[in-house]
Amino acid sequence: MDNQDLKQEVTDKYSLRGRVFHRIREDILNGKYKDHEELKEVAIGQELGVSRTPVREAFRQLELEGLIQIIPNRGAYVTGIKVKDIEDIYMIRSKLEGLCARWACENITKEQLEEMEENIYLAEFHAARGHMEQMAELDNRFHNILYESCNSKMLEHLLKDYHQYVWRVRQKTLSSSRGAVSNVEHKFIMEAIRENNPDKAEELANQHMINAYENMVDKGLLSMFE
Amino acid sequence: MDNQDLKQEVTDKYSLRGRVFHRIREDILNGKYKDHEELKEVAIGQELGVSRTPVREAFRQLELEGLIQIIPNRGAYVTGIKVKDIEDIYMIRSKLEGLCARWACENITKEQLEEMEENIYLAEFHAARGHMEQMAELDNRFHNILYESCNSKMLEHLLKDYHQYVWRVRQKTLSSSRGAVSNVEHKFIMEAIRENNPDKAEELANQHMINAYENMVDKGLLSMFE
DNA sequence: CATGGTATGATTGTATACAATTATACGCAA
DNA sequence: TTGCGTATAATTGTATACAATCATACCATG
Repeated sequence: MDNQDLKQEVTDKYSLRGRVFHRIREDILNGKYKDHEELKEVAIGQELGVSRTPVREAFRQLELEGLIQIIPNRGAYVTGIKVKDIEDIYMIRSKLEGLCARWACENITKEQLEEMEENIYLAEFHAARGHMEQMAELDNRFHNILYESCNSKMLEHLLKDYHQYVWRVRQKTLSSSRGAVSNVEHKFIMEAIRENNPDKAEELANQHMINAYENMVDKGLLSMFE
Repeated sequence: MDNQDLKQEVTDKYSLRGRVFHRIREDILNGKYKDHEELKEVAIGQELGVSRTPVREAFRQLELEGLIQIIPNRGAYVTGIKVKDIEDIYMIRSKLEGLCARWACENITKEQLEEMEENIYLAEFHAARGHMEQMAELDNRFHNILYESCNSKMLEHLLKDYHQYVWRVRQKTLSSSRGAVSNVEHKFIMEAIRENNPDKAEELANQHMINAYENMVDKGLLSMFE
């Protein structure tokens, strides 16, 4: 995406308003702005071709999400993900993904179930061939379908936020050999949902997160966040 | 608080920046601005004695919290709490308060435990005398101690947000006869934490939320959010 | 009377100007 | 050299000006 032409893309996914916000957000999550780095309103505004006003508004939102810290009259500083935060998020997600899977049993649509099935089938293909990028994308999509199928805007919103938040870690995780294993777990979760077995679905989704976390710990993938 | 003198209170709890945000937030949660009401930047700015700029920044944050919806080039509209949202939040909180109580077993400090004890003791006093306002305040404080004692900024932040969000409902709930029962449940949770029994603490905190929710349903307290 | 187009006003979106605050650099004295 | 105080620059905080968009009312036309 071209920095200077942000204004032209009003018809795109996000309004210009949300644009600046999502752009800065991405840049933080993707590591362009490092931990503790100071974000200056004019500099970022120039880079995105807008004035300070929308940048400031974006900063306020980013602070609320915990991605930056704003010290009054001083500046905005990137709040890097800490190992402790990742651990916490995975444990929180474990509970919430479980709840989500439970609710999905009752509320998932035929279409969503079919898309899940297709997703898993495709992932088997890419896992066998070591296509890491596609695996990450498919994992992303699987969880988003799950979130959307629980029929709770509250939970969906929350889980999508956390999912985004640990994006950096997740990519690394799937780049390791867990992709195939993870996909098998997806399959079991889907089957439990299809059988309308909420206890089983919850337990499996629960464990899925714990497994993902323990895999990261075992492979030492968290060292880069210290 | 006087509307016109917001600027003078810079030394107070929140900076002026956060002030406007928290003030509008309160006004929504307390029902001053009703569901679907349109919030106009100039009007609110005048009421608070500030210009549109800080108001707009506050709007952005409020939207992220889900308290208002901003339609580009149109306006900001209050998003009232829906019964479904309350149900979802209580179920989500059930899981998370459980996790929080579990973590508290390991991480609570002597001081926090003592404050909990004092809180419960005091609540017995006020419950017996039907002091509803004090009960609400004590309940508020109990949960905040719990959140702070879990040693997870992530979980603490999340639970405090939800706690605030259902403030209106909670007040009504405690105004009914559940205050005393709720306090007994607090006592059991505290004791499980003191005994360092995470499974029991989690289960009790879990059930505490479910009981609170079912009480609301039984008493028909949710009808006012339809 | 219904319909559609246009003008007008209201409101939001963005940029900029000015004020307040903070960080930095420099000079001076101990 | 070190420490302190002041001047200066840089940055944020707020208000306002202007642009863009949307809602409304009015009028013309069928």
